[in-house]
Amino acid sequence: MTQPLRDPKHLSAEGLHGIFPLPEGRTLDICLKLHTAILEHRLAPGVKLSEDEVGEIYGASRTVVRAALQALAHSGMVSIEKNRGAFVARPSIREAHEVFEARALIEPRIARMAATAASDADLRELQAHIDAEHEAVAAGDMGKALSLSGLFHTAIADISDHHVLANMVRSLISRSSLIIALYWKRPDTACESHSHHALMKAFEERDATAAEEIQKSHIIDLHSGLDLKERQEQDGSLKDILADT
Amino acid sequence: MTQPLRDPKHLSAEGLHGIFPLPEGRTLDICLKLHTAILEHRLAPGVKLSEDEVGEIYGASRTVVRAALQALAHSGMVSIEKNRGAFVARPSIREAHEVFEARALIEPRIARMAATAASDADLRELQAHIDAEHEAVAAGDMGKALSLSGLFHTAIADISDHHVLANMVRSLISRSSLIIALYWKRPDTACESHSHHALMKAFEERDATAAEEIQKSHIIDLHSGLDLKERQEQDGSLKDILADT
DNA sequence: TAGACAATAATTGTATACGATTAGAGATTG
DNA sequence: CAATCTCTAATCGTATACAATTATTGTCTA
Repeated sequence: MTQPLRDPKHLSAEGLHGIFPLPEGRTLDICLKLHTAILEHRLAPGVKLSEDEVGEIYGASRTVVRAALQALAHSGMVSIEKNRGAFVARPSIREAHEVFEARALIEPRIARMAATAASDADLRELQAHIDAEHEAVAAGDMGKALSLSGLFHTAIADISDHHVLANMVRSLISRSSLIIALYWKRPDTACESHSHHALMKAFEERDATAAEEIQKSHIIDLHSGLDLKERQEQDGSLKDILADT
Repeated sequence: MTQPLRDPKHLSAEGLHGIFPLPEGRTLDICLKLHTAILEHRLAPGVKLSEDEVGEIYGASRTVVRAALQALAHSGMVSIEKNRGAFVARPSIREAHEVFEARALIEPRIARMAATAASDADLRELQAHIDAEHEAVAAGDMGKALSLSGLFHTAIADISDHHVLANMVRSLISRSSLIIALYWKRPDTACESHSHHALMKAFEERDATAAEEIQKSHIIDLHSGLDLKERQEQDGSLKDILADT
């Protein structure tokens, strides 16, 4: 057997390392748990993250929870308001544009480098990623599928072996997850992984230029798949939810 | 009178805001103080930042100092080692390359946007920056001059009004300061601000393409001004310093 | 009944105390 | 004399307690 579908390393803590420059410990654990929960859309933007509550859930004191929340704030996934507490971030429409513009600038370059640097093992890893994503879709776990779709991009960043740019990409991908939760046009359609397959092909052929081009249009596609019209601050209040009952 | 040489806003906390997603308070103060101290090369790479010590200096408890150090760690200026403490970061040669590669990718784009977006007031601000830098050089305060030279780049990032990319640039500039402290070839020569003047000219003419080009070669120049040969980990030990005494 | 005000409850900001880990000096031994 | 070991002092990791701020509920009045 060829170790098919083994969990891509990016599901484990390993794949997230680098975003949080923290010594290993409980603080990092909590960061990672909250991070994946947000990536899988189990924590919606705007949700309050009370220190006591989080601490009780994970069996840690407020000290360590606070450090975790501040770390998440630095990567843009949590916003902390003075004397009010921490909330899952709600990226503005403007920030959404900026995030995808930044991705369109950085990720094609990353893809180019990755195409050159990718080993056969790396390619297997990427393929495992795609397979795992399909599997999640088949199982109906859209949250996980979306999360894996994003993690595919960070996997490429890791392969490029450019730590500085890779960390930027990681942060951008995480925020993209929140942006998608807020502004994605068609919640039903799976993130079309057609581009991911095309990227795989370019990687297999070690075609750096193709990889760069495909990645660029892929990001632009994603950007245009968002509904970023100015509308009146749907503040997620009860008004919308209970309007017609 | 024409308010000449008024302090550019980037000397104040305002200019650094955005890098540290912290609610205003003592934690932010300490972040900013340490940050400017590092930018002005008054804190050398590798220096230990003891929690007690820093706390005593700024009259704060360890709780708040810890938060500040962790924030600085997130922006890459401080490295925290488990059970050992916090130190001013010592970027590796590899990281030095990566930082300047990232700058060469992002900053030209930023310069292009800034050239389009710059108001007359922005241009005056930039000019004030250059003047202040000259002044610092004349006064022999090389630390401040170098710091201002970096802040000139963040000022451009602010003008571009692209918050996401601007924050990335800020982080890269901060790390560049450490890299320059470690690897700059000619410690005597002032950071040749010729390119800065050329940039100013492009901005005044609102020539986006020129600004982009100038910025790109400026960054490449800076990169090549570093001595990044692999040498045996000058660990700053006493052996080198006291070898022939 | 609607609006303003006041008291209470809940949550965060900060300080401090205690346990755990590490670094370094000094003693011990081959 | 050199290397190793042990012990002590200093520093970090974490928990908890208290102070300050905020949000909410309940009450009063026009």
